[in-house]
Amino acid sequence: MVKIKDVAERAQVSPATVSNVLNGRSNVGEETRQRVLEICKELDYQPNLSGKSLKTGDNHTILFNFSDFDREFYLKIIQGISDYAYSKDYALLICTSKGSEKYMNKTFTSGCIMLEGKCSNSLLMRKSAEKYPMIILDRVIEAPYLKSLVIDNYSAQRELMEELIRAGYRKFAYISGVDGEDTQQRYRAFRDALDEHQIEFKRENYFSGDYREKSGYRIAKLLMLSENLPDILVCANDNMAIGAIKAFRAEGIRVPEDISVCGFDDTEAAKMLELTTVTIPNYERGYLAAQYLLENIDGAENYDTFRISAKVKWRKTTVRKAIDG
Amino acid sequence: MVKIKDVAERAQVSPATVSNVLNGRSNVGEETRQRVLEICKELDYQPNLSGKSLKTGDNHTILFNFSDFDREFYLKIIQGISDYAYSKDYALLICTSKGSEKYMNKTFTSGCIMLEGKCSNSLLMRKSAEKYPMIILDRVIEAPYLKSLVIDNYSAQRELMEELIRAGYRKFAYISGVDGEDTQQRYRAFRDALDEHQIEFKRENYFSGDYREKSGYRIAKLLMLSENLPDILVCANDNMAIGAIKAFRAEGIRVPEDISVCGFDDTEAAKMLELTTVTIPNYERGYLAAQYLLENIDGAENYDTFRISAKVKWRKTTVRKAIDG
DNA sequence: TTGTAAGCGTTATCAA
DNA sequence: TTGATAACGCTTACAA
Repeated sequence: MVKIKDVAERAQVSPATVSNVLNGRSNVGEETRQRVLEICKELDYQPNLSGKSLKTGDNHTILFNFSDFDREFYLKIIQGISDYAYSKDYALLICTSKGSEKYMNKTFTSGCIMLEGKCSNSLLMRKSAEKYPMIILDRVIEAPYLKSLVIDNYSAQRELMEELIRAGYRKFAYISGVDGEDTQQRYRAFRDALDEHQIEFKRENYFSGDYREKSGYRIAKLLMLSENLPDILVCANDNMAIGAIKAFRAEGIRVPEDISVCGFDDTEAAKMLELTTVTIPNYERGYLAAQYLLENIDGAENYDTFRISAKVKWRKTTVRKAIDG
Repeated sequence: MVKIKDVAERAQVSPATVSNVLNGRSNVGEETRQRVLEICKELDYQPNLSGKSLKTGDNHTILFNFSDFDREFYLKIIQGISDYAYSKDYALLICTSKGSEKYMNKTFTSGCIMLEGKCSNSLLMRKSAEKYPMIILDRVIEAPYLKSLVIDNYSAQRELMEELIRAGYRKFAYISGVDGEDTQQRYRAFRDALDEHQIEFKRENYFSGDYREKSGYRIAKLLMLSENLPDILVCANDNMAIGAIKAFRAEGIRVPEDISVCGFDDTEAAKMLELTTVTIPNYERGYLAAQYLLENIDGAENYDTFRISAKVKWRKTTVRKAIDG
């Protein structure tokens, strides 16, 4: 490995001068600068980053922590993080729940983006006490050195509801997911919209699923037992919506002609099935997370929760109905 | 940040002893060992990895290089790599084409797994000359410090063909993809199977696509112009197969009743559509790649190309036909 | 404008 | 079984 001393000798200057050139400092003559730069290229000199970071205490690396490899959209988040990080010359370290605590350490990474439900709040609080900068996705925590980035579930679900009501839907059914902030917000938006438009919602049309396709399938089967179907089945995520659609179609019930269905997430499968849903800007939230993290690493001290808006994606499992009289 | 000296002082030993304890060396008394370990926990001591790696020249980090964030299966590969790497206490650094050269550097990473078509062979050869260990996915290169891991396209496609022929198919059409090793192997397997079973293949039933859904759609439209449809359309990947299915169904041609379709890759969309295809063990190849890489970092010197087998996934876009007479 | 030298936190060598 | 010391490659005062 060629080191700074080698470059210095070849260029007949001191290591300090080479360092100054490479770090763009102005205290070095133009001629020397050029010569040093040339030698660096010639020898293909790559600074040893351990030496550098040992000296400066700055590792120029951030951590992304996640573990659910079944969610395809994580790749989009990674892309967003990666793009921003590399644009600022930061490296990106990726780890799963196991590695998390070890690498959430200033000697190793300057900060982290956490998308890992399994990571306990208490660990986060401890790291916050160590002044380790973090961006937490999909979870609201108020603490110094820690900024939350969450999807604005309420507004998105509400917007979808308004569109549905405008399109003429009046008889709603709802499948909720496992309890959590997201789930509650989506359901609240659903109910608020109905209440405000004075649309009746029968308790028997509320179902509780687990965000998995199977639960949607199962619930749709239940729903079909009732005498008159609702106009539309609103699902708290795409997987359940897709399960429901499969169940309907298996029984010869057409979507959207006989019953409409909508979801939340905009997965690949949702695109495939032309499902009306809410789309979350994953690339963008990764990018934003990285940006806020680096800003806080640089001392911005911005710890306010940030809400990202999601957009309604109207597709073919819902229709604009002719409204009678 | 608490450092080794702090621990040493508190435990009333020298830094060297603490280091020996932490690195599991045997030259330290049991009593001291216990005391040191306790203090470490008490102070939550985390070794500074820059200092460590500067001294040892060993960074315990590997690099994964890729860029096509649209391929969902990359996440599975990452998971495989991640699981193996962390089991061996290695960190995983992820970067896209831009960052690649910078981090493919022994001072920063001990080796890399390359899944990035854009990375030039010449860069790889240069790194190979620097004795930087690499695992190259989906590309065969023979060079020291460099091991290729490729899917055995030929065998998998061949196996699929044998099953199709056994199921009674006789009139085949084929959509190929953009030229490359993979593409050639898949087509050769297709032809060899037909030849060996003395099944005629008309040149007019060969089509050339670009691996995108649209090209499959377009080609299926063309195919429908001919007087008698083939039994089955074999596609070099899933995207084109899905495009073709959409085209057929748009024209009221039923799959698989009127024509069968199969693909290659086993994407999420393929699962969704119940497409018969070839499934690639992505988690496993990520895991294997990491394993081979770490072994070579440890000096195994295993640079032979490794072929991973893929499996046929028989689903609902093909059928076992009754074979007449 | 350039060079000298100290020091970042760790480990390895060697002596005690 | 333990400790003193040098060294890893780099940056940064400060001196020249």
